[in-house]
Amino acid sequence: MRSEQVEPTEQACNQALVAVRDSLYVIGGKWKLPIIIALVQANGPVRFRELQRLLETITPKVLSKELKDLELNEFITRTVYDTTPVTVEYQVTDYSKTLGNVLFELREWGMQHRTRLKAATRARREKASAQ
Amino acid sequence: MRSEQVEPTEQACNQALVAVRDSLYVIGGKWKLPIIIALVQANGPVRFRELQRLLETITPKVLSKELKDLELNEFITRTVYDTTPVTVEYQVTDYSKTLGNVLFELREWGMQHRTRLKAATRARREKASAQ
DNA sequence: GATAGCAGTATCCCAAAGGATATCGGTATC
DNA sequence: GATACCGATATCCTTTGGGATACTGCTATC
Repeated sequence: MRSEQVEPTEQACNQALVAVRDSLYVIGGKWKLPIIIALVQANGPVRFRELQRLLETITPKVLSKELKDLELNEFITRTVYDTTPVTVEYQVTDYSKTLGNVLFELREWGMQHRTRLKAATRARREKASAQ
Repeated sequence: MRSEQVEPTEQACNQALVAVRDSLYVIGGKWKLPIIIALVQANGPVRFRELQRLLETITPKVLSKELKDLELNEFITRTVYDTTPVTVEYQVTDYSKTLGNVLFELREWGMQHRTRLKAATRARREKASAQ
């Protein structure tokens, strides 16, 4: 199904472009994926400060903003416990696993591309020094 | 193969993250995909000014920079004809087609995500007005 | 009663991405 | 001989993403 090649209309292309951009937006930026990875690796709920420690160099302002975005996109849940002072726990959702295929393809293509470019620059260097 | 769930080491995660980021970088930004799409739809070589016209609102500085990036990543070729003044033609490469799967997944996920979020906000609205 | 931890927020600052506008040397057109 | 087109480049400007630092109200610990 995915390999069929129809002539794409401009309409369809624009719709596709919007969808692709949506995806790029929600996983883009410096911290979205590192946060998700940290939460996955924690394999359980993680509190705000602990998350900050796991990510080492993130500032609280940025962490706070990114967590809000991730929550809006339903990649994580935020649970507030009525202690004093409050305890807040973050956790990845099952929905975040739907990113699996996307991330798989991005990773595969990225690895392939890196080796390809490396080979290309090596070839250029050798050609240059052979002259 | 792609569905096997092994406990990911931090090492492997970091490598994967780098690869994913590589991919996001080469197709990210405001104009990379629109330029590729325009060249694909043109179905043949396109000159600089013509490309600028097709993209409507891109400035020559940005177009020039993006084309250089795309050429470095081997998504397009740049051919200079020795006329006076010079004629320059841009064309998509076969290699750019290797993005197919990545773009397919990004599009599918993006569409699905949009309808999901729409449903979620509708549900919230109805719940709010029912109170 | 000073100190440290919690979950953030507020303010200021910097660098990168991208846009606006002008310009280049050359030629074809009016 | 003025004008417009070609493929860009140069300069200046704004917006955005993100970092640095300080601070809040509250509590448990020394």
